[in-house]
Parts: sequence; structure tokens; C-alpha cells
Amino acid sequence: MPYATKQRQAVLEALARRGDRPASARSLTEDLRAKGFPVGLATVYRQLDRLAETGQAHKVAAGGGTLYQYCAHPAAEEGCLLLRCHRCGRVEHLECVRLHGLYSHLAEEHDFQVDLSQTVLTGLCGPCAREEAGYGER
Amino acid sequence: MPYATKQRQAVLEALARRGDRPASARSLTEDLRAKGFPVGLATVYRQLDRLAETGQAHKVAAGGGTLYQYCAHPAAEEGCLLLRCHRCGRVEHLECVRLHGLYSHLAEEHDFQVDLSQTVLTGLCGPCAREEAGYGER
DNA sequence: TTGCGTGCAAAGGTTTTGCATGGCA
DNA sequence: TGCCATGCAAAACCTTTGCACGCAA
Repeated sequence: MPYATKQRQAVLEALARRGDRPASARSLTEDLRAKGFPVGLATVYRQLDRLAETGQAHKVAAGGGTLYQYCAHPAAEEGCLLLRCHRCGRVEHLECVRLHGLYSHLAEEHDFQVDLSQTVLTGLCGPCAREEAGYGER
Repeated sequence: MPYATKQRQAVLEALARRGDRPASARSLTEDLRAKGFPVGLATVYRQLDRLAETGQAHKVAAGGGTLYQYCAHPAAEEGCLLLRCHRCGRVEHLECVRLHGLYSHLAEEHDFQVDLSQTVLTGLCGPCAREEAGYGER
């Protein structure tokens, strides 16, 4: 059973403060130190992994490192699909009945059970898509 | 314009030999060395990245490292969705009209443009799902 | 001949681990 | 009093980069 340490609480709060912007273990450590709460990097890694296991955070592999995204879903029984914008880095949670159709389609027609806790769709969020269009192709 | 070197050819063949099982740069390097073709690790990384750019391979971030999956799609103009089984590690390519509905749904209703070249759905493939069921819960 | 490709080793990151110490229960 | 958690530093990995040399065009 996990102990309720100050560090554990602090890491969760720091992550929650990021809202929909995922954070690396390093940046969270720096955040906490800047707030006058010195914490060891290894501790942050350990707590983040535990948060990921309990569903309070999503662990997403990004190029060159792992990012952690706060997940506020109360029960998390439903599972949620993540949409990550590769331009601004934001991660949206998506819960949409429409998706259930996709999962059952994949299960029935393609013999594959999607595991939502490990899945991230990557692409462009609306605002970024419009900005890119505005500045023309590059 | 890329040169047609022996290493380039060898890396592509080694990757193709893996079929639907993705490989790390290191394991491909070892494969090639075992076949009597000594190649530098850096070269393998460079070639794999190039193959990913040209669509002959998919680059997927897995926990603790990057894996590369051979992609035999002739034109690759359509883009393909990858289904990765987190139990056996296999990666299937999926092309299904049903998915286009999903993309447009996400675009129209959720203001998000999925980038197929960077997306991987993770879950359990049929055979693995049945094996897990067979051995009971764990 | 030209200049991209290769190999090696070093550098740069991220994440994990060992161990003594500290703090929750 | 037990044990889990923490901090620090070292270790373990993965990936990229600099540079001299080799090889395809």
C-alpha cells in the first residue's frame, strides 16, 4: 500500500497544474524546485510511474523521451482516448460514443482489442491546423 | 539523392525479414553482424530514419526505445493505421474504409486531424487475447 | 572527381538502480 | 517498530554527432 508522502502529493499537484499539457519528469522536478520544494528526480520518476499505473496519469512516449499527462477522469472505468497535437504538444481527452463503434468494429472485423490506456492518436489540433494554414505551407 | 549502398540494401532486407515484428536499431545491427555483414550502429540508425521518411518503414515509439516496422505498401499514398499487440509485439497494417469515417468524424466533430503516419493503436491481437483467456486471469 | 555514406568513438539525453537514510503507519 | 519512500550518484541505455576515410555516381 502506497504511503501518503509529501512528494507524492506534490508530484500529483504539479502534474495537475499542467492541465492538458503533458510534462516530462525533468520539467516537473524543476517546477517543484522552483516552488521551493526540492525533490529528487528519481522520486519523480517513481511517483509518475505509479500514477500511471493507478490511472491518474497517462504515460505517452514522445520522441526522445516520455511525457506524462494528468488524467482527471473520476472512475477511469470507461477509459479515454488521447488526442495529441504534435505541433503544440497538447493532449486532449476524448470520450465519444462514436468511438465505441470503432472498437467493436476492430474487435469483430479485425480481431483486435484496442487497449485505450495505451493508445494515443497523434495529429493536428484545430487551432494549430488553422495557424499552419494561415502561414502557408512550409 | 540517396546512394544505393550495400548497407542501405542490407538494412532494408533485414527489416523486411522481420515481417510484422518490429525491430530496434540494435537488434537489426546484430542480425546483420550475425549474417557476416558487419555494419555500424550509427549507419543503421541513419538508414532506418531514411526508410521511415520514405514510407518504407514505420517508426514507432515503444517503451524504452524506438522500433521500426517494415511497410510493404506499394504507394503508401493512402497511409495506413498500425495495430500493435503489446503482448506479442506484432504490428499489423490496417486499411479499412470504415476508418475514413472515424477520421472525418474526428475532424468535423472534434476539430482534430489525425496524422496516420504517427499513429499506432495498441492492444491485444486475436491470438494473444485467446491465449490470455485460455490461461485464465492473472 | 565529387560529395554522400560509413564507422568509430565521444557526447548528450533519459531512465533505472543500489544503498544508506528518513518518514509514514 | 516495520517498511516503504527518498536522495544522491552511478550505471545502463538509447540516440545523435564530429570527423576522417571509403565508395557510388
